[in-house]
Amino acid sequence: MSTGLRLKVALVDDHTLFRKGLVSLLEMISSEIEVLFEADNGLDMQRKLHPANLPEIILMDITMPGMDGFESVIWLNKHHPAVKVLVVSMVENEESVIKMLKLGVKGYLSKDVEPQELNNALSAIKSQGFYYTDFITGKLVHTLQQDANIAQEHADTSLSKKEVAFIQLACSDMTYTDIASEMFLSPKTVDGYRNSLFEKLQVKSRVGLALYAVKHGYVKL
Amino acid sequence: MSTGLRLKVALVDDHTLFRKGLVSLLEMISSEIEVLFEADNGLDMQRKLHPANLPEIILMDITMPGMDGFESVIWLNKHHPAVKVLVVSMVENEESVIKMLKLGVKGYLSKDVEPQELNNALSAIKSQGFYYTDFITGKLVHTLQQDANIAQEHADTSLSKKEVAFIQLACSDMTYTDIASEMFLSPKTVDGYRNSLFEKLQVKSRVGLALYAVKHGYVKL
DNA sequence: GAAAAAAAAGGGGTATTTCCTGTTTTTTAT
DNA sequence: ATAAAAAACAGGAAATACCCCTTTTTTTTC
Repeated sequence: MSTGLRLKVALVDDHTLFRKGLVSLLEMISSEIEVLFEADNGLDMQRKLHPANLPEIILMDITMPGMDGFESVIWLNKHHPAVKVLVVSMVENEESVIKMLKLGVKGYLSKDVEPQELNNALSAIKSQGFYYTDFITGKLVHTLQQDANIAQEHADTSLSKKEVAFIQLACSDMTYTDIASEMFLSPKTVDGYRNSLFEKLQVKSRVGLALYAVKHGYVKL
Repeated sequence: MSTGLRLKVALVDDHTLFRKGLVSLLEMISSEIEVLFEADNGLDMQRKLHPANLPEIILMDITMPGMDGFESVIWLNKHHPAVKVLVVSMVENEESVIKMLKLGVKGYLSKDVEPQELNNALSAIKSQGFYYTDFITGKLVHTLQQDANIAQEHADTSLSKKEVAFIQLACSDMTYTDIASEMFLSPKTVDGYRNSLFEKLQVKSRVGLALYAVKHGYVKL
C-alpha cells in the first residue's frame, strides 16, 4: 500500500490528449508523484473521488462540458475542503482568475508554461500550501485597483437562468420582439432584461452583450 | 546516425505543457517515433526546420500567436511539400476543418482523443499517407451538401484590410457614425461595408458580424 | 397576512440600425 | 485613353434598439 510519501494528485480536463500527456509528464518529472485518477469533467471527478483515498492536489481545467472548473471547485470546497486545487487552464481573463482565487484555489497555471514550472507549483503547494505567480499577482493588483473605483455595486456577475436564456437568444439575428415571444414574455420584459444586463455586465449595446456571452461561455461559436 | 527506420515527427503548438506532454506520450506509445523538434508557432517552426533532416509528419495546432496553423501549412506546402501535416486542435468548426483539408493536411484530430488514436493516425499517415476519421468525413459531406446549394456566390471569405478594420470596430459600442469618423470615411461608406459584409458573411445583423469576427479571430476577447 | 422586494408589463420618445435605390469618384483593365 | 468595375457617398424611409419613468403582478420576507 501507499506509504503517503508520494504526492497524490488527480487530473480533471476534458482534453484526453492533454490529460494523458500531462500524466506522462508528471511521471517523467518526478517519481514522487502518483496520479490517482483522471476525469473528463466535474461529474466524472465526483464519481472517481474516493473519500478513503483522496488526492492531495487536483489539477483542474476550467472549460469543460457537463460540470466546469468553477462548479467543480465549489463542490470540492463543500465536500472535500482539504483537497487543494491547482488550476491549469488556457483561460486567462481576469474575471476567471479572480473568481478562482476567490474560491480558494492554491495556484493558477497557464497551459503554456514549462513542465518545470508545473513541478515547482506542485512542490510549492505541497510544502507551502500555495503557488501564486507574478501573473496572478498582476491580475490581483489590477482588480484591486479597479475594485477601489467600481466598488461592490455589481456584486456578483452570475446570471439567472432567464438571463442566460436571454443572452443566448441575443446572440442571433432575432429582434427583441422575437426573443420575447420565444421566451413567452412581453417585449417590455426582455427590454428590462437587456437594460439590467447592460448595467450588470458593464456593456452598452447588444453587440457588447453578445461578446460577453461568448467570452464567458454562454454561447459556443 | 539515424537509420531512417524511426518515424521522424515535429510538434508545433503554443501550449508548452500540452506539447511537452505530447512528446512524453509519443515516446511512451512507441519507440518508433523520434521527435525532431518542438515549436511555439509557425515562425519558430521555420527556424527549427532543417532541410537536411526534415520530419516526415508535423503535428500542428491551429490557433497560435505569430503565425497560426493555416499560415504554417501554406508555408510548408510551398517550401517543403513532402512534409505531411496532422492537425491536432481544439478548433472543430467546419470552416477550419475544410480549410485545412483544402490545404492538403493528412489528418485532423481533436485534442480530446485517446492517445491510441494519435498512434493510429501516425501509423496510417506513415503507411497510407492519410488518416481521415468519421468526424472529418462528416464535415466534408455536410459541406458538399451546402456547397451544392450556396454554390460559389461568395467564393472566398477573405476580408480586405478595410473590411477587417471595420469589423473590428463593429465589435464595440461605437455607432456606425463613430466608426466612420474613426476610419476617415463617410457614414454612408461604412453603411456599404456593413451591407456587403452582411451578404458576404451570410449574417443579418451587427451582432452576427461581431460573432463572426470573434469566431474567425479578427477580434480577441 | 402585511410590507418589501423583485419580476413583468406598459407608455412614449429619441437614436441607431437596416434597407432601398441611386450618383459620383476612383481603380483597374484593355 | 476609354470602358468596365469597384469604392465611396447620398437621400430617405421603416424597423429596431435603446432609454426613462410608471404600474401591475408575483414572490419574498418578517
